[in-house]
Amino acid sequence: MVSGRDRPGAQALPAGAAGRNGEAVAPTAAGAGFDLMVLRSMRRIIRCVDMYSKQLEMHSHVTAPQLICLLAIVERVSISAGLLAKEVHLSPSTIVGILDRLEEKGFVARSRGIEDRRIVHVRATDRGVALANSAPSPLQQRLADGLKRLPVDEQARIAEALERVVELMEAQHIDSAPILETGPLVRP
Amino acid sequence: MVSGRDRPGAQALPAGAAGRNGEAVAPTAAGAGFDLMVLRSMRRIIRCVDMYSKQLEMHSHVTAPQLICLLAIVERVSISAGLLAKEVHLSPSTIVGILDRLEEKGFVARSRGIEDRRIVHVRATDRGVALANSAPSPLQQRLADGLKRLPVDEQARIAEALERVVELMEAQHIDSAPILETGPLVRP
DNA sequence: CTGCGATCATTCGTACTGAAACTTTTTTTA
DNA sequence: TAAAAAAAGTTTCAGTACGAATGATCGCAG
Repeated sequence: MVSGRDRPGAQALPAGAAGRNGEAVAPTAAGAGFDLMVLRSMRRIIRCVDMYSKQLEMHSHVTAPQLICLLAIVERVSISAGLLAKEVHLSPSTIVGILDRLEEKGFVARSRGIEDRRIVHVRATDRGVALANSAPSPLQQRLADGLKRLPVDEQARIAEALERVVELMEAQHIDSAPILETGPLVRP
Repeated sequence: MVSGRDRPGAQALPAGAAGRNGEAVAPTAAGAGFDLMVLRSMRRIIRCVDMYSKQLEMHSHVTAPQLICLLAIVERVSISAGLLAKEVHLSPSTIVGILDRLEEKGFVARSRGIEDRRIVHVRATDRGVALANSAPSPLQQRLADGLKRLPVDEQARIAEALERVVELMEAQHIDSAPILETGPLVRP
């Protein structure tokens, strides 16, 4: 059961692995186990994504999440809010806020379904379509560029590694198993 | 920092992978370029991290960002707010909020510097130290476990790929070059 | 036809996130 | 030394994100 904080030494480690390993782990920044490295990387990535989103907003008047949604909408011409949520992997309640702002700025329009009045159909306006066609990639242009400059097999490796991580993370909460029974709080 | 590895291994890539140069926008989930795949993966990762954070909060009364900060504080015994921000890669304004909540719950204490009164020193309380020692990994336990179960070279590949992405993303906004001059807004 | 449960969107509350503006304090400059 | 600049933390503001609770609507059983 892994009691909480045993983390460090455990991880067998990266012996022959690519480079960085030798030293003994300390969950710190420096030479941690792969899991900690992955965590650090992910948080920095999150931060970058967020910062880029704000720059994007300055420039294009839409944030990255908004643009992602807009692209998904344009692509499908018309889509229900709930389906959109699934499509972009956000919760319905998050979608509402994004749609509110997108609508407020005149990029999309909502309309209640006629047949089934529960569902809300979302369409992009002309302005919305125009923006979708002209806005930069919702991903860092620079990351996209940087990525493109790498050898293709390196690109593939990166994409694959990320999907692997997603797999690992999503697998878990599908079989919504015991999430945290591993580490009791405040020391027994 | 780089890390020179060079592994052939090319894996199956998306069909006409050629990258998203040609087409205007939004290739869908399916056969998108690597950059889009990367983006999709990242957003799903972000979502998982967030969801885990909420479960962590239910269980341990701290969120992932809070725990990450707490761990960084405990490790250094005492640290200034600004340094902490750098350490965990968050902006100072974000740190303030996290510290507020951590302090409110009695896990850390802030005190103005005597020598230099601009500086705020943050220390963990006994409770904070106890929590840091008993809380589960700030990373999904399950991701950590899943990761551990993979072959070591796979782990290395994943960790490295992520660092590669971080490199690409952070490199950019250091030379804070033109962020978005690539795509003009709303159609000229 | 009535009512009950399921479904869809929304609202509400909380947390995280960073930029910009501001306050206080220290350091540098004139 | 007085004024200006720089530094540290905080506040303010807008956006993202989710779960829980609501409100509306649909579908189906009785």
